[in-house]
Amino acid sequence: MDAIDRSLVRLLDQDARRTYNELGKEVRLSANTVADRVRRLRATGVIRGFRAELDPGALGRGLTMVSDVRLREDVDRTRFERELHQVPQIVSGARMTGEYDYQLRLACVDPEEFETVVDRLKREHGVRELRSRLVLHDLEVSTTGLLDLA
Amino acid sequence: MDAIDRSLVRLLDQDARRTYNELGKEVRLSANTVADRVRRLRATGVIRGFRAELDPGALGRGLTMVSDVRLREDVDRTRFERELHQVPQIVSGARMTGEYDYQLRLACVDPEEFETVVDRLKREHGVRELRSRLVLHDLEVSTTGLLDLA
DNA sequence: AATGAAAGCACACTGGT
DNA sequence: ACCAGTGTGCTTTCATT
Repeated sequence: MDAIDRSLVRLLDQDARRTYNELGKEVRLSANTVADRVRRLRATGVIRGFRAELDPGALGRGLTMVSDVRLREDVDRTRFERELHQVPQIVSGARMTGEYDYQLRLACVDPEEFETVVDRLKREHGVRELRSRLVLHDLEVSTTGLLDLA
Repeated sequence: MDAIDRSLVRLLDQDARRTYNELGKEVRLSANTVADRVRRLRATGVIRGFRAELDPGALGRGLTMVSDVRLREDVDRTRFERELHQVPQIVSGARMTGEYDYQLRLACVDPEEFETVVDRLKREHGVRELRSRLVLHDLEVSTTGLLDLA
């Protein structure tokens, strides 16, 4: 994980479809050396994968909510986590310390849809309490800043 | 945005570096046509970009915190949002409704580093109050579930 | 770890249905 | 909206340092 690797990660974070050749020009290395390095970055887990970033807004889902969630005492966390795949409005989630058990992020078309998701979570998936707020906008922050410290 | 486009988005969400040829085989279309469709999906904003996904843990940052933040009355939000790029531990953030103004996600190597970030946010960037909790683990949820509804 | 050569593919165009 | 052909450029493997 030297300075060149950091450059490569930064470049691939901006555009994951850049060719090895193109990357090679930027870092002044041959394409196949770059390919080797990128493979190594994947193998060591620094790069988890290359993914398309979607815009929920362009899919008609302009309302995103963040909900802290507390489960009923009797529900199994593993099962809860598995079941969340069944709720397509959930775009991310994490188990947390503190007052609540989980925090979920939901992309909805309108308040009415959010309401049905809330009801569903309570009725079908064992959530006892739910504290939600609206996301006004996301900040443009890159996870690539971490490389400045490594 | 038909069923084929949805398949393409799903495939690119799994691996953004798949070739048009490969994608074409999956959806039974020529590479050419696939390239056209993908270009259109980018142009219409459904696909915002192709990014490398990093693992903070593999970079030595195994402690991730979520902090709700309230700003002092006198600080300009635009300036605050711009300044956050200067804090590399911040990996995402959003302005929110409710009790707090922003929610930030921070990737740190240990509690001590988190402490210095907290102090910095208060001293240099106008945060008045801060309520934090630890992320135990992230859920494996794909934003691609949204396509099931579109 | 990095390089160059060469074979095999993928990509962007153009043009055509 | 889709496909085929073409020229160019990319990726990969292997041998070499």
